[in-house]
Amino acid sequence: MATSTVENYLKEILVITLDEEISKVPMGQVAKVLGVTPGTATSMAKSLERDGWVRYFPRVGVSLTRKGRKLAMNMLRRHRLLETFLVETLGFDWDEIHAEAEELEHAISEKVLEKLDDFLGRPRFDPHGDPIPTKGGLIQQIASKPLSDFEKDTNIRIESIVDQNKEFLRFARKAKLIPGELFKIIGKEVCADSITLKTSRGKLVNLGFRSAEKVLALPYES
Amino acid sequence: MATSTVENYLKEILVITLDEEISKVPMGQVAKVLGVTPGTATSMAKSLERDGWVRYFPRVGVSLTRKGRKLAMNMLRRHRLLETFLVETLGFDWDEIHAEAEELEHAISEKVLEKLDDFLGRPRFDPHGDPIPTKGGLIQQIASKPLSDFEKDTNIRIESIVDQNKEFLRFARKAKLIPGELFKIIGKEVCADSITLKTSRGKLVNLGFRSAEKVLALPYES
DNA sequence: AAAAAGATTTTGATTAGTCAAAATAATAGA
DNA sequence: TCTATTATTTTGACTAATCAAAATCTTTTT
Repeated sequence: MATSTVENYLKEILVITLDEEISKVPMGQVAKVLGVTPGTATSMAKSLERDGWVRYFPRVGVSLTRKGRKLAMNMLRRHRLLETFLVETLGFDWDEIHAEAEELEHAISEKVLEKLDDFLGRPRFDPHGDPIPTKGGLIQQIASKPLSDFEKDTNIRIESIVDQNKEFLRFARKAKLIPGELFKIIGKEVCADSITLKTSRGKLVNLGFRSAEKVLALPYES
Repeated sequence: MATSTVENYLKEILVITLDEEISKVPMGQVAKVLGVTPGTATSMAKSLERDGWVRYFPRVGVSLTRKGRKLAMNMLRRHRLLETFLVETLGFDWDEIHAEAEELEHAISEKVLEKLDDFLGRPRFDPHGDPIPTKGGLIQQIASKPLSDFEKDTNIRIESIVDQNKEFLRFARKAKLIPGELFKIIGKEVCADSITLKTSRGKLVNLGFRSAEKVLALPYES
């Protein structure tokens, strides 16, 4: 049985591999997302390898084994289902739930998880718009792109926000940058690294490229 | 901050003190309920004392400090609210929820707990009929037990009806299920979840377990 | 009151997870 | 290519929680 520390390492390694489409995650990055010193991450990599969760390539990084990936996917499922529960059922705002789900995901049993899934009506996306892996560990990948990749005058639909930063999430919520919302890109100044969006009701939102990269969207035929 | 091991020790110590009405719990008993060796319980007692959770009397036992009792009460609140959630909302049977709540109670934050309390309608008793401590750590101590806990052929006196439901209260009044009334339990079918009571005048009343749980009573020597 | 039984404490060891700081390897810049 | 910078690993140390088994108290029995 994996401890919750192990569960966290594996989940974060999975998230990085999905996000950056790399197969070996360098230890420095692992250390950073988990908030530990690099030395700790290294020694953890060794025990993870000893127990068959990852392959460890010294001075290069770690990659998940099949067994590790399975567990990590399961953690992601737990996390996202719990976030959905916190928003849908208990009425939390979607910018205050990450840390809560982070704790609960280690404590909830498979049995309770499945009942929760039923209760929620087997949702396929969480409140941030990220896909919820299936029980079998499959994840529905969507071809959404960061806002900064779209051209001027495109109609888009927000798909997800790729950031756990509280300030940013709160800002996003206020600006209606929420999965499902529709916008039109009415301005894009590459040299000023600025993008301007308009809601269907005519409200304007300005974003710098750094922020626009964190907002994933799909083109939308109006 | 208390680790979840500490939380467990304190909660179990509280439960024993409440159950057996003793103030100092012997280490052997602590070891037993927590499933550890006696030596472990002893060394834990010392660290708990060092951190101000308990007073430790060598060769006698431990008692909770005010601080320890407060945390322990809070754990009990979490545990019982979670049990209520698992039964009421997710539809678990009340005999399969203890272990689940045992895990979740350490992971749920105060904030989520209060939202859950609201969502459940601020219940005062858990599915087993045990009182849920208030946010402030007060517990409604009752010597009486739900009807469903008594065995066949026991004479009992109704103490209270633990339910806000109007229909049920009206039914209870008509059936003379009123505090102070005397009954004898003449039938109890666990598999049919049914209980049959007889008044002193020979009138019969049938109750399902769900209802019998809402009726608290004391044994009565006829 | 001495011996036996039972409970509690000590001792020494182990595992998981962590840090700080020194050592080493890899990469980038001049 | 040689040096400076950056990333990673090693080393030594620490805390929490645990066990097994020996030592020490207490209580009960004879």
